[in-house]
This record gives sequence, C-alpha cells and structure tokens, in this order.
Amino acid sequence: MHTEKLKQKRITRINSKVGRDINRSIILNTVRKHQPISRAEISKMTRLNKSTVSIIVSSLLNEDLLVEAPDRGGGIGRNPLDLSLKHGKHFVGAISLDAPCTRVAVVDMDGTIKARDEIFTKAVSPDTLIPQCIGRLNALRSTLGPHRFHGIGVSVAGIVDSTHSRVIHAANLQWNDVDLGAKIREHISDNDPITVENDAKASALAEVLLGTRNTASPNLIFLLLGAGIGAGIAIHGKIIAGNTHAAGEVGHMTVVEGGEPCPCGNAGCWELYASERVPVRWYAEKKQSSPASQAALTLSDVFGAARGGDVHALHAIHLWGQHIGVGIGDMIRILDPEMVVVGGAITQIWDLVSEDINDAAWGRGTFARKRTTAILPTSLPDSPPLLGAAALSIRRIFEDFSISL
Amino acid sequence: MHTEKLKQKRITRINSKVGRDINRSIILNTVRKHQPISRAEISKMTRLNKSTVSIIVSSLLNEDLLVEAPDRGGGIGRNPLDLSLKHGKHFVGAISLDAPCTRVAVVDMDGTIKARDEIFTKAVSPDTLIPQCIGRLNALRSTLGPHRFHGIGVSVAGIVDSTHSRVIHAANLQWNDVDLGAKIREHISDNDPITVENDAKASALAEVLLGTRNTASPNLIFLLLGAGIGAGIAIHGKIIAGNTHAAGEVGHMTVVEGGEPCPCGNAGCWELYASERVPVRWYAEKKQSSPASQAALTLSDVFGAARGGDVHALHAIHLWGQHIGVGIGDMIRILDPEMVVVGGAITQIWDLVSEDINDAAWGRGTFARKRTTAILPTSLPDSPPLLGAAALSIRRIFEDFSISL
DNA sequence: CTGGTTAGTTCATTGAAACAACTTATTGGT
DNA sequence: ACCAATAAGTTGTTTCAATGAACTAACCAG
Repeated sequence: MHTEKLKQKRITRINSKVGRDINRSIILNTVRKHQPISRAEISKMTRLNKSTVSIIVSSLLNEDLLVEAPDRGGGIGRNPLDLSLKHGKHFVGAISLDAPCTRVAVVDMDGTIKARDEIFTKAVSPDTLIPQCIGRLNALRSTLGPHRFHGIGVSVAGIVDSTHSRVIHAANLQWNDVDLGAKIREHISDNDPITVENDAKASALAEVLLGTRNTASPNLIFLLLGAGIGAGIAIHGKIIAGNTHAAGEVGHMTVVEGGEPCPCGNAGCWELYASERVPVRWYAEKKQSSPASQAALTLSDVFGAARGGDVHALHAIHLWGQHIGVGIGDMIRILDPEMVVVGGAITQIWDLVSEDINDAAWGRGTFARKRTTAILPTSLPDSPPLLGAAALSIRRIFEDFSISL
Repeated sequence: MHTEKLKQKRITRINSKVGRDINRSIILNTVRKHQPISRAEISKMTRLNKSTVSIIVSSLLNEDLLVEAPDRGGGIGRNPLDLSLKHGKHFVGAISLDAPCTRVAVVDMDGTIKARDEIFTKAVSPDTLIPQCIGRLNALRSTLGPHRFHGIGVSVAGIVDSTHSRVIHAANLQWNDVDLGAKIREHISDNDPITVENDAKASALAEVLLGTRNTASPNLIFLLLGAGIGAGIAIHGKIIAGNTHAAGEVGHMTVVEGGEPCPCGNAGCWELYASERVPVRWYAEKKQSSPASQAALTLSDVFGAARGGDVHALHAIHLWGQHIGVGIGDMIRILDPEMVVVGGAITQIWDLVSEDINDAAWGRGTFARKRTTAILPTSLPDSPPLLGAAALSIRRIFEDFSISL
C-alpha cells in the first residue's frame, strides 16, 4: 500500500459525527491553550452545554489524551476538577532533513523532546538517508517504553508539496522531485500518518503550537535564516501554502537594486545579503587573512570575535542585521502580522542585531509608523525545523480536519 | 440603539442549529458557484444526503433566494430541476467613499448594479457626506420597486478597523478616527447590517465573489492603483485584515533604494513610483510645457498621447509599469498567490503595460521561475471599490458565520 | 449542621442528517 | 404501445448528538 491515506479530513458538510469531531477538537484545543481548566470553564468558554462537555471530556480521558488533577482548592462551592493534557503517553516522530545536519527526535505531544539524534552528511540520495532516519527513530522509540505513536512529521530545507508529500527541490540535499511520502511509507506501518512540509513553514507551525508567544489567533511570520532564507506565514494559526507551494520563498526578493548577481538570474536578492554565509564572508574579506583560513572561518568565529569586541566582526553583523531588516520591513508592510519571529544561529547574538533589524525594517523617518509588529527571536527551545517537524504531527492530534466552503 | 448588532457570527461550537446554518450556507454557495445545478448534483458535491438537500433547498426557495428552472432536457432518466440564484429580489446598498468622487449604488445579490449615483466633493466632514450618501441611496432604492434589503456595505480609501466599523485614517477625505458605523446607523434602520472596509480589501472581496476569474478557493492579491496604492489579500477567499488593520498597506514598501524622499519619512516608497499621479508628472516634466498646462494635465491626457504614439507618454507609461511590477514581484515571492489582479485607470491601457509589469515582477534572469502567478486586470465590470462595498454586504447573505478554533 | 454556592452527572427532549423505500419522469428496446 | 432501466426527487423512520432541567457531589461560612 503506497497510497497516502489519512490526510487531513476536508469537511464539506456537517452531520452529527462531523459536528462531534469538531466539538471534540474545540474542547481539546481549549484545554491545550488554557490548561489547567475545569469542565465548567470549558463550558463557559465554548458555550457548549455542561453535559456535552462532560461526555466529550470523559471520552478524552478514556483516550488518555487528558488527565484530571484532583483539586485546585480555594473559592466558594464545590471545587473544580482541573483538566490538563496528558504527558508521557502520546509521542510523534520528527525528522528535519537538511545537509550537513539531519535531526531525528521523538517528541511528546506538548512539544517536549523525549529523545533525539543527529546525522551529519553531505548531500545523499533519499534512498540512503531515509532508511537511516527511520532506523534511528525506531532506536529512539525503543528506549522510551510503551506509548501511543501518532505518526511522523518531516520538515525539509527546500520547496515541498505538502499535499502530496513530495519534495520539489531541496538545494542543500540536491534532491529534485522526490516522492518522500512513498519512500518513508516503505519503512513504516501503514497506520502512522506521514506529514511533509517545508522547514520554515513547519517552524512557523511549531512557534504557533508549541511556542510561548501564544496569542488567541496567531498571525505571525517565522523567518528561518540558515544557508538560505525561508519564511513561514501563519494567518489565524494556519500556514499559508501558496499556489505552487512557494509562499514564503523570500530568498529572491530584491532588497538591493542593482546589487550582486544571483544564480537565480536576478541581482540583489535578499539571500545574498541575509543568509548565514554572508557575515562570514564579509568578515573574512575585511580580515584579509590567507585564503585557506578564510575558507575555514565559521559563523561561530564571527560571533566570538564580535563578542570579543572585534570591530570588523561587529560591522559585518550590524550590516547583516540591516539587510535582514529591509526584507522584514517589506513583509510587515504587506501582511501587518502580530510579530515576526526569527530562527537560526542569529538568535545567539540577538542583542547585537535587534536594533539594526528594527531600524532597517521600520525606517528612521519621523512619520514612520509606530512599531506595531514585534520582531523577536524564536521562543522554541530547540532547533525550529525539528520542532516544526514534530508540530506537523502534533497538529493532527488536536485538529484533524479543516472546513472548506 | 447605537450598538452594532448583527456582526458576523463567530462560531465556537457546533450544535444542530449551527450545523444546519453551515449546511445551508454550503448549499447556497454551491449554487452560487455552479449554477445552474440540480439537487442531485449538490448532493454529490457536498456529500449531503439527497433528502437533506431537498429540505434545505425548499427553505431557500421559500426565502426567495433560489429559483427552480423547469427542465434542462437530455440524458437518460428523470430530468434534473435546475436551481439558480434569484435575481431582482435581494439588494444591498454600496457606498465607496473617496475624494474627489464618492459613489453610491444599489446592487443585486449577483453583483449587478441596479442603480447608481456619484457625489463629487473635496474633503468634507463625515457629518456632511454621510447623510448625503444615505439620501441618494434611499432615492435610488425608491426607483426600484419592492425588494429585500440586506444592509449597506461601505468601502473607504483609507485604513479601516472593519471589526468596529471605524475609519482610522483616510488621506484624501482628511478623516481621522471616525466611528463611521455609528454615523451611518443614525440615518438607517436598526435592522440593516452595516459593514465598513478598506477599499482595496473590499475590491479583493468583490473579485473573489463577483469576478469572473473564479477558482475553487481563490488566493489572490487585488492591487488598487489610484491616488495611492493599496492591496487586498485573499487567502482561501478570506480577506486578511492584519494586526492593525494594515495588511496590504503596501504604498510605503521600499522599491527604489535611496529614491525620492516620501512624506512618510523614508525614501523610495512604492507610492512615489506607482500611483496614478506619477506617469502624469513624468510626462509633464518631459513635455516642458508651461507650469499652468502641466498642472492641468490628466492621466487621460497621458493615455491619449500614448495611444497616439507620443514617445514621451509611452515612456512614462512603460516606466510606470516597470515600477508597479517590482512591487508586485515582492508580493508574489512572499505570498505565491494564484493571481495578482490590478484595478484602477491603468486597466484602460493594460495592453501597453502588461509586459513591463510582468518583466519587472519576474526578472529577466534565465533561472527566473516559470511565471506561475498571473498578473491580470480586474474582471469587475464597474468601479472595484463600489462593487467591493456591495460585496461586503453580499458576503453576509451567503456566509454569515466564521469558524474559529 | 444548615443554607448557599458552584461543579459535575443523569435523563428526557429536540433538531437535524442519514437511510431506505417510495414516486415521478424520462429513454430505449422489443 | 408497453416494459425494463435509470435517474431525480420525496416521504417516513431511524440514529446521533446537543440541550435543558433536575439531580447529586463537594465545599464554605456562620
């Protein structure tokens, strides 16, 4: 069986079962967002009847998705019974595919990483890498005792057709048009759902679902800086795909008119001024050391030098921040999100670049708008693409349907 | 009663009534998108049971929202009874507020303008303009015989808080922080819903709902070019508001680094290179005629000269198109929409600018992506902001709820 | 230990979708 | 002309889940 079952249900109508599923999801998400919370509070928030909440909650308790805490004490009247998500029971597999580092993890449904592993590799064929990943994943699972497994989420540094689980193009891995869903299915149970998504989009989902910058209905852009640049756009908590799965492929926005030529054929592309290679190159050029030592220079070296007060390193980093800010500014003007969240190594030196990014994004003009969109480092406690991969599967636990009119 | 009732219902749970409302909307929208269509076809598309469709359709027929055509003939078996939206019965009021021209119309629920009027004015206070608009609207309605009225939609050339029906800032009208909903409510019945929205966003909605570029779930950007620039972004047919109601306020994206200074305090803003004033100014400068005749020059003059083969006019228009394309390119890279639809006077000379816009948007590089997003003139048969205003009310007829998880 | 208060459960009621059996309308073959 | 075959649409019964009212449970203050 190589066909992809178990896609997110697309709802075209409401009947009693679908209605129940939706209400179940509403209650489950209410607990997720407001835990600990009592049945009575859920009833008030959702406007579902107390009795309805009781019935659905008891089935969620039966499924081991929720736990009931004995007591919160306090107030007048009978004490509420607090409900929370159950930990240590429902796990998902997470794989973040990239070169030179592919990560594998088993993650609890609250986003806690229970076990993790890494595979360092140059570009290799998926037929080599995928079995390796699944092997590591199974090894990790076997260390964790009994649990329910909710499938595998995969984030890929490249353009992904998530509806068909295909990788269209992944530059670092040198993959083109790979049916990743099928290749993974060969190695795992038919029952475990597989979700594949672009790394920046997955990271955005992780920030929405697992981050601590929670708001009621998050409108945010996750900007993932690495060897390239990618963005994931969440509107009301949903990730925008784009007509050709290319929403957020912002690396080739023009930020410097008449700038450096880009392999894409244009010039002045954002990627040439904002990816992680850039400050390293700028710093190396200024240092004018030997070509060999230039090539060996890493981003950590630049960060270290900057922390040590090296003027050239600081200059490279500030300039980097300014160029990042220009592109963020354009995105803010188009989408007016609540926040732009940035992920990547840059978060290590956020204090050094924050001001440059903000100033460039907003401009210095007196009429410049109040800074209504916060530009912040990610709140995720581990690699965003890895947690993003986990979030892809975790989302299915909480909301395995979507309504389309 | 000045409180705003009758907002779009925000659904937090499903019960039998809500489910029925949703299914009713699903059926009504299925007819809207696929008319003429039979009950049996609706049943197949929505996967609602035949009997359920029959019941709901009969209530829609009772409400005069649908009509039944006798017969389509053909095929084997009993012939289907075709269902279509009823015309000439359900009207909405549309007001597009702008200086120097405010438009008022009564519009059928399929988007046909039944009667229209215009008010030419400089910037005036809302307390002067609003009663005038309502007066004109009532006059138009009285010419139209009996009908059901579904409320007033208002589009404003400016930043609008549509959830509170407030105009935050409208440059041409010189309005700031106006509670437009309340001011309109003073002059009309409590039962007629009022919807206020930014003109570009409303235009986007009109293109989605009333345009002929229909697709299943439209992801499009409507770019409205006038005295300023605004965009309305539709994702799955829903208009994105933005955190501060400023999504699509793209006039101050930087498209020319180190370009002309803008009143906003930055430089090289898109508005300075792409609004309708710009080609007029460029042409006037080249012509080096007297300052008086320069000031009198209009956009139509430039278009006329270009059509007549005037080199300077053509140059101004091509340059205009190129600058428009640059900004569109950035939007495409961020959002990857199905199409970018352009509205404004520019559509009159689309054949002259189409290529400039596309070339600038996509770049000329050999590696440039295939042109996956179509850049097209609007398909709307009348002023987009006016039909946009109508669409705001028409939307409520078809879908007066939204689900929020 | 009693009355007041809030949390949570039980059970009869209600609304709507599904299902199956039916009627209606039309084509095509004999 | 008549009789399958087929498809559209309707009717009555069944099923499922949310609701509301009445109930029990737990807790507090005096």
